[in-house]
Amino acid sequence: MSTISETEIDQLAASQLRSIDQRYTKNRRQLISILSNETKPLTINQILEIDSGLAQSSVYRNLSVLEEAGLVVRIITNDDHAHYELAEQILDHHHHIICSPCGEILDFHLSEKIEKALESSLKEIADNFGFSIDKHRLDLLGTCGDCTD
Amino acid sequence: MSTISETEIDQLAASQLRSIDQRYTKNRRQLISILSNETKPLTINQILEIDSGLAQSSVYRNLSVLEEAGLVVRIITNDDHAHYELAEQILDHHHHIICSPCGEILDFHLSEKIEKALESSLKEIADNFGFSIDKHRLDLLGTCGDCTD
DNA sequence: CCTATAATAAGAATGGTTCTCATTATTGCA
DNA sequence: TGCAATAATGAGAACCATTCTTATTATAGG
Repeated sequence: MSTISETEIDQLAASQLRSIDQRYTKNRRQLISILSNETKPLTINQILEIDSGLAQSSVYRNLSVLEEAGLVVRIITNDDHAHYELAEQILDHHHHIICSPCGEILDFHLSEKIEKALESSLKEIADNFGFSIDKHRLDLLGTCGDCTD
Repeated sequence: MSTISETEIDQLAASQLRSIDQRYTKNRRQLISILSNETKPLTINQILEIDSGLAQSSVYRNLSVLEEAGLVVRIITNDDHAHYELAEQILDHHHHIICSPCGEILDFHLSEKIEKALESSLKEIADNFGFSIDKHRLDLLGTCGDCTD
């Protein structure tokens, strides 16, 4: 569930895929569509449950193409399965709250004030280390209500 | 490289292993010692390079026992290999700056002011989600000086 | 010292992910 | 519109970090 329309996402996808010499095929459209209709990152298995017509190997390959195009992000936690969601240019910058027992991941936003303070602080730190920053990620690890019961 | 002495780490390790009915064996002492002498998280392979006398399967098993005891933390990034370092009760709370090209991980500290502001903000967010927080983690992803050249 | 129990280590097994390659679809061009 | 040329697909094999199995070795307590 994103702030920009499905049509705009499609245009963005077509354009960014084209720029890395990739086509915006039926399978890739379907992946973008599935991720667009979710509010949380999905595993490969969850994607295959939603559309059992997709081939597992193609889902892996296409998600990785979409990631190269900057349209999708792969999220690694301590869970065995990677999760995928639309990139931040589509979803807005956000962070993840992760339930360690069940592996569920939800999105959350930091207040603008804290986010800005954090970013300028991180910029300074990266400079001290001689790093060029690509991005930062902030995860909250714990136990969700369902797993506590 | 930690703020508390090797002796104190040993005592802590012995005590926390005992509390989960595990022994503080020679192999486990060696792992704690290797990690104590590092300023950055190590992969299993790096540990085996430092002490080639260790058996790979034992290193995996023992690091996982040490993790259960709360003495060691396993760090997962997008890299293929997990990294291990001493837990925060030994090293102090800190975060990681990760070089995506080479996989290297370095530790950094946030200013106390930002850290506190962040923590109280995260506490509030977790409450709203009905989560109980275990911890948070903040990673800075980018490219180190060596990989830029 | 014995005995019971835990730790070790070599190699087998597991499983998420990536790769291979024959088939199918798409694009650009005549 | 048809025809290459090239890219995408999908089924299954391969990969490889990690975990498991099991026979052997070490340890702790009586």
